[in-house]
Amino acid sequence: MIRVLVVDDHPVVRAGVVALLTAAADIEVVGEAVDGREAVALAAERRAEVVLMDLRMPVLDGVAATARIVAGGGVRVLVLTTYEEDDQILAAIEAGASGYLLKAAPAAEILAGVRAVAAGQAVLAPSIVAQLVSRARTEAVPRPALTPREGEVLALVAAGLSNPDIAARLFIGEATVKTHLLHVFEKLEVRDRTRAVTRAMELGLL
Amino acid sequence: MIRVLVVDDHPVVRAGVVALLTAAADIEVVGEAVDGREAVALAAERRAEVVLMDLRMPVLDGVAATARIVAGGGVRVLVLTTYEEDDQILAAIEAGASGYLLKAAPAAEILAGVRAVAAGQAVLAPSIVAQLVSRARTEAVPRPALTPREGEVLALVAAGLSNPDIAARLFIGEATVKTHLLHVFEKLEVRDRTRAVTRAMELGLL
DNA sequence: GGCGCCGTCCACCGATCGGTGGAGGGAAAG
DNA sequence: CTTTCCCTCCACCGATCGGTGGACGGCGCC
Repeated sequence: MIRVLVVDDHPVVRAGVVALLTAAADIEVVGEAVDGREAVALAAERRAEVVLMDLRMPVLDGVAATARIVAGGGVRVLVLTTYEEDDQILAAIEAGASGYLLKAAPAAEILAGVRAVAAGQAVLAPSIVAQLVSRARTEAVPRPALTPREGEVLALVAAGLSNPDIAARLFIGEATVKTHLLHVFEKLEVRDRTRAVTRAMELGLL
Repeated sequence: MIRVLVVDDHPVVRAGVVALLTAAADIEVVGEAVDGREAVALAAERRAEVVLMDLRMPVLDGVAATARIVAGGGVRVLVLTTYEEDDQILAAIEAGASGYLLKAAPAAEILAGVRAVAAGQAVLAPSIVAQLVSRARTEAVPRPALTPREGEVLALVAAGLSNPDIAARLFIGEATVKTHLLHVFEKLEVRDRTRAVTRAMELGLL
């Protein structure tokens, strides 16, 4: 049985979620909280495994409550929110939430989400992953095509290896390393290895 | 029934995964592929909903295959890999994979992962989410304190300027530039300008 | 006032790097 | 089968870089 704590300041929503969860054979609702402060207290008291957390709440909001609960350890938080665009979602993820679900999601999706989080996985809609990813890379549009070997050499350059080091690592001559590098410089339109690395990072090649 | 395509160049692994999946009542294995190219072809031909994809494969690796399959549309890719540290995981996510699982994961976790992905969710272990998040924010890291001047010099190095260039730009001697750089190397614990720049980027100093 | 840090500068060395201008072989594509 | 691309390798050059071991004045702090 997965021990779940439901946190939402809206009684109607809470009732709906609880009904949905108790219908599942492997899930048990061990408590309900109406705000963040109560959530923090109950999460520990009831030994919940998963906390289904609303974000917009009085007293202590979902992000803050998530941070405190996760800091406590052993409990995973799954955000249950109304709007996908809510910018608090990313904040909650950074605060340690294992994922988020939309209240509008089908029942099966919510149940699967709870099970996945209980199993240690993260539950994120592709759109949120996309936001994380897009923050991670600087837009990939016109990327010059490096050959596999060139990319390999460039990666080692980025790791701080010298040409002789790279030659040894790849079992090729230093001359060959330099040739690859010169080709990389051409394609990236740079004049030295350092700029090549920063350029490659800007382009999402590394 | 969730239509799944299993892709792995290792027959033993493939057999294990297939056995695991067919034991589930709601999952159907509609095909097996031994490399990326075959995977791309079969994903479309068998109308798979979820592709369980190994990363290290001959002919066409998992990342490239993922990109093509996702580009085709309608099919979700779930990476099934051996090592958590595999840096190709992030590449696969960026290529459009909906998540990843470890081959060492318990059966229930793998099944839950397939169901979650089929339901449109992403399946990522917290450690991977953490990597994405850490790429997304530049704050809250133990960063070595560079002096203003050192930071200035390092920024120009990152821009691809040579030491003489930097000296001219800052109206100081080349010797001074080198002194600053040596101090930067010390603080970042690196041995050359290139690694210093990548290090500084990792630490959010640039 | 002394101590420590910062920024500036110098001379000199060996190692590495960027760049030239080649060359050959293998694989894929036409 | 020819062309094209990729990977490999060589010799040689000047420029740049990493590193050493100093030096001096200024600033803030105890």
